[in-house]
Amino acid sequence: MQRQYRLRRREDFARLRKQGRVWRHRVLVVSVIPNGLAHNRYGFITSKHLGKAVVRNRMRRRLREVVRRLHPLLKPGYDLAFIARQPLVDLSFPALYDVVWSLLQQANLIQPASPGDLQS
RNA sequence: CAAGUUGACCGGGUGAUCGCGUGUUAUCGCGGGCUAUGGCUCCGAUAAUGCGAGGAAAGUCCGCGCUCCAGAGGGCACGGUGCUGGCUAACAGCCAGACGGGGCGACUCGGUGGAAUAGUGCAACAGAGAGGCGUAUUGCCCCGGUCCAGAUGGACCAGGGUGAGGGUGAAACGGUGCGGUAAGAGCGCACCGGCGCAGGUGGUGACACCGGCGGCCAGGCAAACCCCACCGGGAGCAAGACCAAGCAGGAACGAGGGGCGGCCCGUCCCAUUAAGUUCCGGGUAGGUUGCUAGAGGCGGCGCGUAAGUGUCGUUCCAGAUAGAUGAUCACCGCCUGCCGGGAUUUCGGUUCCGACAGGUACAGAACGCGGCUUACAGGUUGGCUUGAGUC
RNA sequence: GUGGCUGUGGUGCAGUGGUUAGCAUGCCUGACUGUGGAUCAGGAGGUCGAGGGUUCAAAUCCGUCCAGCCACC
Repeated sequence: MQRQYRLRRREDFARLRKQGRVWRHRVLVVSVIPNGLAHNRYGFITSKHLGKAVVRNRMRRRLREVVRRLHPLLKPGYDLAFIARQPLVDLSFPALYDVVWSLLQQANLIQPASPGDLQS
């Protein structure tokens, strides 16, 4: 995930938290807001009560990997924040992939002309 | 071979497909800044290439470097350390030793200054008595009286002596023997143990050993107050420096205010031409730097019992900032259990091969370093001790 | 990064060296009542966060570790 596609500023996160549209799942929450740019930007939030530093780092890396793979299939021009919840700690990588895919479908962020579902 | 003890070290590997951060070089950008129009610099992209978590990176329990507080001085308070000698930048660390406890032993554990020579305090319950020369319950002994028996004895009462026996307690003021006595007692003597005094020998020292003298009454708790010796100024990389952006001031009090933050002294700065304080209101939440070449790693040699240290050679080894150092898959390795087969056997086991199942830890740099402490699947290896057997 | 607080029956708290760790509430049993509540009587329930050390003796004193919470920049 290159630096230009990451959310890096405090005000961006504050804007997402105040005005973002939210889709929830048992293990993950996604907050979305248009950013007026030609590309998407992503942020990953793993709070301290999820576990120690090793656990938080691992979850953030796996989430980032899933989103990196889905990135070419998404509609551009949005900021997205992914907030991990406690059950995510024990989730396998394919299951995590399915969760992210279904959440982004709910949010209607998958490009209609996309080459297709990678799961198929 | 078994049991134990003590150090040193490692802590997954290979491949495939996608990725991330950073250094260097090159090229590019209707990109930004400066310009003497040669260029320089910043940012971004692409390519090549180098590097990219730990033994604890953890907990934050200590110590130091570094930075700022004008210079950083004295006293008190407060806090810390506490056997000796050494090492170190420093330490509550390490090394070597002393003393005391544990273990057959290798070895190991210890916050280990001061308790008659400063003083104060504490010790429940039990017990006669618990901290000063204090006590008399039972016991032992003596004297006197009464009664019984008449044998020199026994019972009771009053007085006195005693701290040896029993008993209480965590702790009761040395132990053994002889003398002594009405019974006893360091009351006296000998030896042993402890304490003190002065001395000798060895050791840098803690201390050890030796003989002498003294009187046997001075016990425990300072992780109780305290005393003694030594050490400590405060804050922390969100320290500090630079750049950019942005805003709006008003009211009241006011002769003092502030710098070292607990206090005082000393000293300096700013004020009385309005410094400062409080309240209301307004603005900012960005970037660069500090930032990694260091008490650095590895190896040789010299010195030292060692911790270490000197010198020579060699090497460059993470610098993120919503926070990189990875994700997925495959195969292998390692460990445990069970099953099958082979070898060996002192019939307890040991070992090799194969299959299946499960497991593969603790844990993520955030200025750096030295320690300590705690967590940790499993593995490699050196020394030493004790016991058994064989030659 | 720095400083501080708390941990004791199910719950909320006291106890800060000394006999068997208390109090309130809750819980159980019985009495009272037609029944319940209230009331009365009796009772159970504690590794004092964990593990070391000092002491004759530790919930209490001193280190280490664990968990939770707060404050400041």
